[in-house]
Amino acid sequence: MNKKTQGTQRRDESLSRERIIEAAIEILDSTGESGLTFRSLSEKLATGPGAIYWHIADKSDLLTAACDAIVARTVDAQARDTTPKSGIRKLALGIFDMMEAHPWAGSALIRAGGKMPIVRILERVGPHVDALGVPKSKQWATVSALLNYMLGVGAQNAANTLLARSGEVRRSELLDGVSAAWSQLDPANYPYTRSMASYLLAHDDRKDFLAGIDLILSGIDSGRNTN
Amino acid sequence: MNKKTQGTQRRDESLSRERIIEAAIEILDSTGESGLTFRSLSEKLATGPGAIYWHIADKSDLLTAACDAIVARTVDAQARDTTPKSGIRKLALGIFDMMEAHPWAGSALIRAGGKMPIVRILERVGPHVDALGVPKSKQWATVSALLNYMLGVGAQNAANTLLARSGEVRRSELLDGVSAAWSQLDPANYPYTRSMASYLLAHDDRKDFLAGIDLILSGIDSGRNTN
DNA sequence: ACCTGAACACCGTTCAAGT
DNA sequence: ACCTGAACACCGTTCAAGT
Repeated sequence: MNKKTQGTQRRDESLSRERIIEAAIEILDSTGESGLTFRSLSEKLATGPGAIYWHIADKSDLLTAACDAIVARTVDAQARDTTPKSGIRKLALGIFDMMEAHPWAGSALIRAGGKMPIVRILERVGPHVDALGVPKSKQWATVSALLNYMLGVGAQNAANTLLARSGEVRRSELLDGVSAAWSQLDPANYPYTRSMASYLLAHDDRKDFLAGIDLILSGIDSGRNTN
Repeated sequence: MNKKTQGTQRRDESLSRERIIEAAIEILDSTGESGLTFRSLSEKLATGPGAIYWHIADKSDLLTAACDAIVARTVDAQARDTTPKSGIRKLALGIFDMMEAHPWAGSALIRAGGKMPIVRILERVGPHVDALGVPKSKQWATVSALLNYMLGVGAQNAANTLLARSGEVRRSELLDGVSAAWSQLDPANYPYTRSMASYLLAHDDRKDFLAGIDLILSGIDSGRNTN
């Protein structure tokens, strides 16, 4: 009856930073980082590319904001009542799973500098490290180590899914390919990498990720005694 | 006298993969990752963009090859006669310094997947880890942890120099900016990050990087006993 | 076999003009 | 204040044509 509220192609909600970021996340999740352009985004939002610039500074701002939104969700889903060690382990696994589900978030997180998404993670890791008894003067180095490790894993995962996407191969097939390439390396020059080829096939990403966290955690432990 | 050998604009050496990669490194070092385009590269080589594609598959191939060249130099400069621990520390510092000198290499390394530059590093770290007494079944996870940590630091350094370049600020000023932003965060929601703002100003990148390596190394140590 | 350079199909970003 | 969409200044990559 009411023509005004029927709306054909015209969006009913007005544009907003939140709506833009939400749409960006949908595009990133479905088509990856290369699928997100100001044209694809403005098409999804039924507007022009220029309109987005009223709410978003530039593409880097958009990526950081999209990343921040999912980091916030991940971090808020964490239980607060745990021991420091299990708190760190659970947080790390949460970040890992987040990066697995949203591969673009890994590279976005690394490019975010000291902005909000990093702050959110820092704000969770820090108190756990403090509760572990690490002296204030060493906390920055310790927290950095945990953070850098998580980011390194995430960024490499992101790179791998990117490679897999472009080459029309799945993640597991990509690992198969790397393993095969390694096993064909010159034994004289690359004996170690060759020997790792079979381990690469059998390994469990998530488990190895946690093993790295545990390595750092027990490094923190032994540091406390000799301090 | 001899017009043929005087050569005006015309290059005398013919194009080759090596010459292209060498020129790419020069551009990357002087103008950063965004300065390297097939146009700028072909201009430096006094040829057309299409010519490069006869020797190089695509831009990702070019970046990986450029990265591999400087990783090879770094790794070859390492002394071989050291204890495992100091070997790992020296290698890690070598990689760190390399990434500081060539910020583009950090992101290139991360996007290289399991290709040559990674293999070179693996081939150095692996034997040290083996000599440390880590059982074969745990070596992949251990080597991965070290590698991921190094890549995480490098990629973040790369991102920071990129941010600094685009914003016309130097690296140190960027850190000042982050520190200032952190000290203005809401104390109720971000107390920990706020408290780290001052430490961020005083810290030493290289020292903290090494502290992280040492954390992992002593984690490996304590794992050996409870194994 | 190797090189040339115009052309194609895109990008992020800007900006006069509208409402 | 907010949106439109054409235009600008780029990209990576391809490919017919040359040598």
